[in-house]
Amino acid sequence: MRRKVTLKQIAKELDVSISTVSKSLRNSLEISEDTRQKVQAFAKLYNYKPNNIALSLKNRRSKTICIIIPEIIHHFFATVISGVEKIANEKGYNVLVCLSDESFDKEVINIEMLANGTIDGFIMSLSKETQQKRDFHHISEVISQGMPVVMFDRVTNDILCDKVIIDDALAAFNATQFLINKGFSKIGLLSTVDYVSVGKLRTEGYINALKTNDIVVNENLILKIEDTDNFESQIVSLLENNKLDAIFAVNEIFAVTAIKVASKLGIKVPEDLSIIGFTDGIISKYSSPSITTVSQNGIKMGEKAAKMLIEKLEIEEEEYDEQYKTEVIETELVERESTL
Amino acid sequence: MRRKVTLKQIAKELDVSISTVSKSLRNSLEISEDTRQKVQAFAKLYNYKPNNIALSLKNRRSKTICIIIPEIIHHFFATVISGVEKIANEKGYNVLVCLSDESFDKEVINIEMLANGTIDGFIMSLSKETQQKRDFHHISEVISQGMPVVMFDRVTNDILCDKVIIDDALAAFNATQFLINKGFSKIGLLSTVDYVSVGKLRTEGYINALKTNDIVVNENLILKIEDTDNFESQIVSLLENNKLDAIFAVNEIFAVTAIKVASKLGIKVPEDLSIIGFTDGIISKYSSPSITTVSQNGIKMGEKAAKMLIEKLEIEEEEYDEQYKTEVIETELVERESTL
DNA sequence: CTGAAAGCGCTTACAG
DNA sequence: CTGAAAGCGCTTACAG
Repeated sequence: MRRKVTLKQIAKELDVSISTVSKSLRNSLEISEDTRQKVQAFAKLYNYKPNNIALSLKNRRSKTICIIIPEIIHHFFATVISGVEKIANEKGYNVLVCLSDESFDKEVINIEMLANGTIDGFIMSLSKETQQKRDFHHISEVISQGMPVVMFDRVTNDILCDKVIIDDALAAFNATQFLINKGFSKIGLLSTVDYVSVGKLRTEGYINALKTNDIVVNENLILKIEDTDNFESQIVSLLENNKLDAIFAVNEIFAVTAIKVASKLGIKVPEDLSIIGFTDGIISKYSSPSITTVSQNGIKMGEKAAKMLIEKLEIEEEEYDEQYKTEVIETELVERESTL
Repeated sequence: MRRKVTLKQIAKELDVSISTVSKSLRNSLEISEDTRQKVQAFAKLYNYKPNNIALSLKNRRSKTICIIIPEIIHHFFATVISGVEKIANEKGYNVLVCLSDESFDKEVINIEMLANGTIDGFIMSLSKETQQKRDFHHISEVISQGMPVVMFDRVTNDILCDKVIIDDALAAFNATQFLINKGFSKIGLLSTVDYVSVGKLRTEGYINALKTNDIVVNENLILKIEDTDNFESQIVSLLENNKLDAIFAVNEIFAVTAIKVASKLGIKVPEDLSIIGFTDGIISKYSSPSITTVSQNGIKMGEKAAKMLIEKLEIEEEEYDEQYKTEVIETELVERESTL
C-alpha cells in the first residue's frame, strides 16, 4: 500500500524546494525548461495528483455543489440530477446528492453539515415538511453567509434566490383544457395536500380551467391525498361514487394508481375513463396503457439550475449584485394511450 | 453578506490566542472555566462552525464516501443509495452520489477526480462498458493507494475488495423453478448481453433450472438484449413465433415491456402468460398487472456496503489485514398478479 | 492556564 | 532561475 505522493516528497527526492516543484507542475515560466521537465517526468512516474482538499482550503472553494431532493422515488428528481451532473461535470464541478426524505430535520442537518466549506452552493427542492412548517431559516442563514442557492420545483416566495420552475398552474390548466376539449366535463382531480406548493398550483390550474369553461367545480371530485401509503381506497370511493369521464393527477404515482383501481373496478382506460398524469417518468412510459402526461423536462431544469448556480459562483465578488432570477421551463403534454 | 467566522477572528475579538479558542470550543480541560465560557458564548453568538475543509486537511480524512452507480433509472440503484445514506449519516459521513452513465470514461474520471482527498472510500457498481472492456486499472490503482472500495451488484473477480452481492444464479434458478412448478415448460428468458455480470449469472440460473427439470433448453426462447432503446420488436417476434407459457426477465423494464407487448398481441397476463421480473422496484409495484419479481433488497445491500466501507475506514492502520469479504444478501420472490 | 510553533498539502508574492 | 515565507483554517504536542 503506497500512499499518495505529495509535493514535499517530490521536492525531497529531487532535492529542490517545494515551491519549485509546484511551479514546475503548473508550467510556470519562472522555472527553467530543464527542472520543469525533470519534475514533470518524476511526477508522472509517481502518478502525482494534487490533493483537492488542500486546494479547496487554499482557494476557499471546493468546486463541489450539492443538490438536495426530497425523495428519489419520483423519477422527475432523478432526471433533474442528471441535468445538474451534466453541466457541473462540464464545468469541472463535483455534485453531491443529498436526500431530505421529505423531512425538515434532515434538510437542516444536510445543509449545516455541508455549508462549512465542503460545498460552494446548493440546488434544492423543498421537503414536504419544510413547506408545511414554512420554516426556512436554515436556507436564509446560508444565503446571508454568501453561499448561492438555487431552488427548483418546490420553491417558496419567502426566500429570495434564483429559482427554476415550471408554470404549474398553466400546465394544469392546459391539461384540464385538453380533457374538456375532448368533450369531458366530469373530471376528477387527484392532488396533494395544499401545503405542497406544486400541488396547490396544479389544483388552481384545474379549477381555473373548469371555471373558464363554465363547468361547476364539484368538491367531491377533488381528492387531496396526504399519505402516499394508503390512498388506493380513496380513489376506489371516488370512482365508485361518481361516474367520471376523466381524471387529472398531479403526479405519475397517482395516475398509475388510478389506472390500477379503474381496471379492478372494470372501468376501461381510456374507453370509459381518460387519465392525464404529471411528470414524464418511467412509470408513465411503461404503464399499460401508457400515460398521457405533462412533461416537466427535469433534465432541462437541472441544467438550468446548475448553470445559474455556477454563474453565481464564478462571478467576481464586486459585480455581485444580488439580482435574482426565476426561470420558467416550458412544459408540454405528451399524448399516450391513457386518453382518447 | 456576512462571511463565515473563523477561529482567528474570534481570537482577535476576544484578545486571546487561536489555540485557546480552539481548545475552549473543544472543551479542553486545559482551559479555565472562565475563558471557556466566554469563548463558547461568543462562538455561539456568531454561529461559529468549524471549517470542514480545514479539518479534512488536518485529519487527512474527509468523512465523505462516494457511491458510483451506472444509472439512476433502475430503481434498484436508488434504493441502494437510500441504504448507504442511512448508515453513512448515522456514522457522520456524507455521501457523494456519482453516475457513470454506463460509461467507462465517466467512471474513470469520477474516480480520479475524487480519489485525491475529496473522499475516503468508494462504493460502486460497475458500468456496462467497464464490464465489457474488463479494464479495472482505475480501481486497482485507487485500492493500491490504500483507499477502500466496496463493490456491489455488478462486481468482478479481477479485483480483490469487499463485495456485496446477491446469489444471482440461485435467485434466477428459484424463479424459474417457481414457474416450472406451476406446470410451465415453454419458458422464455429476457436477459442482457453476457458481459453484464448479473445478466450472465441470471441466465445460468435459468438454464440450470431447466436442465435440472429435464427441460430442453431452446435457444430461440432466449433473448439477450443489448440496446435498451429498441427491444420491443424483439419481444414481439419472440412472442409471435413461440407459444410461451411464461417469461423470466432479468430486470423490471424487460418484464413490464413484455406485459405491454403481450397485451398488444392479445395475450393475457397471467391467464395466457406468466411473467416474473427481477428487482422489486416501483414499476413492478405499480404495473397492471403488478409484477411477480425477485426482490433484491437494495436498501439492505446499501446498508451492508456502507457498513463494510466505514468499518475499513475506521480500523486502525496496524490491524488492517487486507482480508476481503463477500456478503451475500438474501433474495425473495414477491408474488403479485403477473403469475398464476 | 495560556500561547507559540509546527504541520496537514498546496500556491504565490517576494527576495535573492 | 530558485527558494523561504506567509497563508488558507484548523489541531495539538510542547514550553512557559
